[in-house]
Amino acid sequence: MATQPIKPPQKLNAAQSAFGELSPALVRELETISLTNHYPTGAVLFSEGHPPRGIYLIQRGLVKLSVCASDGRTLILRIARDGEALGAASTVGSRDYEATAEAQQPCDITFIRQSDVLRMMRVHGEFALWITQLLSRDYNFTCREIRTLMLSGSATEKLARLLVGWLDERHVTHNPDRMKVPLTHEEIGQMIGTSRETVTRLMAGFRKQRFIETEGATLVVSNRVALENLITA
Amino acid sequence: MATQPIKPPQKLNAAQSAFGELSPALVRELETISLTNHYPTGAVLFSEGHPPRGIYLIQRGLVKLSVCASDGRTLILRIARDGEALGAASTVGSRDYEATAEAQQPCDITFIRQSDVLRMMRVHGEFALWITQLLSRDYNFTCREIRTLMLSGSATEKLARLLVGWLDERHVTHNPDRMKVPLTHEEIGQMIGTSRETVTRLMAGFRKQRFIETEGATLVVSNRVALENLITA
DNA sequence: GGCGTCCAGTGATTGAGATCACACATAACT
DNA sequence: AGTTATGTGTGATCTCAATCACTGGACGCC
Repeated sequence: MATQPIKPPQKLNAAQSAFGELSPALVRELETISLTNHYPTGAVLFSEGHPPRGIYLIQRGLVKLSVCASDGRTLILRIARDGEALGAASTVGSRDYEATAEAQQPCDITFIRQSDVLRMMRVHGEFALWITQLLSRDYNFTCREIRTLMLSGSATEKLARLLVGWLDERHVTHNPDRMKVPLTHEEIGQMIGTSRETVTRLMAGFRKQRFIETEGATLVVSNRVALENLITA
Repeated sequence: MATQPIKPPQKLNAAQSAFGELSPALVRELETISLTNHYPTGAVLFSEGHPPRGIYLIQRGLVKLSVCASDGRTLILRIARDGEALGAASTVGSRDYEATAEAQQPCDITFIRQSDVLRMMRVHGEFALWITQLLSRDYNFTCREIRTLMLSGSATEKLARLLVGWLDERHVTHNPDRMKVPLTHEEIGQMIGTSRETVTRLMAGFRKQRFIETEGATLVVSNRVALENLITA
């Protein structure tokens, strides 16, 4: 909402961060073909198996990327955050979206149509390189994900990995060992490929061993080292 | 081998297929900075965790992509074939290689140094787009892989998926249901995340149920439909 | 030939985690 | 208040696949 009418520069900054350190001329051109929108929690940007419409750049908020099994079970690939590009692989390769993207929080997202993406890439090597670097980040995250998921023997290890990973990401906040976890046990289970009950049990175990504490929706990791020792066991 | 001395166009074709449908001028420039080599079975192109040197384009042969757990266990991400680019994500994003690439057969591989890749991408949008499309293929394959691995409940289902997937790829050959499987049970286990013994037992089970037959190193799928019914169970 | 090494096959045992079946806590709506 | 959802906490049971511990076959090599 425009509750601060004296701040158009703010908006400009946001737009600039959308396109990183690209040259000003290119940024201006991109602004004419891109469209920034607000999405409420739960809004679906695109769905698994649908033909690609374009690329989505997250300006603000968290977006859940998931795939569905035929039996209804769900696997959450990862939670993407601001600065990431979604749907790049499908858009560039003209392949159906491989995952479903759903706003996990209220989000600001910039959209660029497929035809524009391809045209701009062909014309501006700089833009093409930029897109490719975003895609490469995405790719690397996904590979990490697989390693974490597949190469951890026990569910305990997977959960420990997930929690420690979260700490590393969010250490931006004030206290390094506190974090808000906006996910249900069900969703955590979908991230590490276990059942909801197992997550509950593991969390209870961690709490009993004084590795973590919960204060409402806030998770406090009181013994990070112990969690790290569970990894690679 | 040059057993057919009257066919230099053949060699030219090979070089062209290396760079797809790129414009002739661009292909010529790429040829001056690329280096095509032969690798024997078992040769390692690059290793997980090493800094990126450049991009590898498979001209001929199969390359195994795998990641290693700290405890020594191995997960085979996939077997890449001709026409695929390896190390693109790491090269473009300047991130360590996420996997180890090893020749599964004698291979012909074209290499382009990282600095050249980045320079060419910046200058030629066409080249950048081409690289990105290769990366996008890679990305999509990898996503499929995760789905297959994680969203299949039983090991039986995963193996069935793998076998059917192989049939779809290799239907290029004469008989649609026959294929040479150049992998040991151990390796198959590493592909679907199960132990060697389980693979042996499952194969035995399939054979007992007359879903498949083995003639030496050749696998004959005698009842493809039955295998497909195991999927999504 | 004999000898190592790699690979496939099979049984017996075991355990981690899925699944089912609940009770209980919030929060949210009206 | 009450009344649905939606999420959490736990016990009892059962199943699939890992693991251990072998045997036997195939190939190469000295």
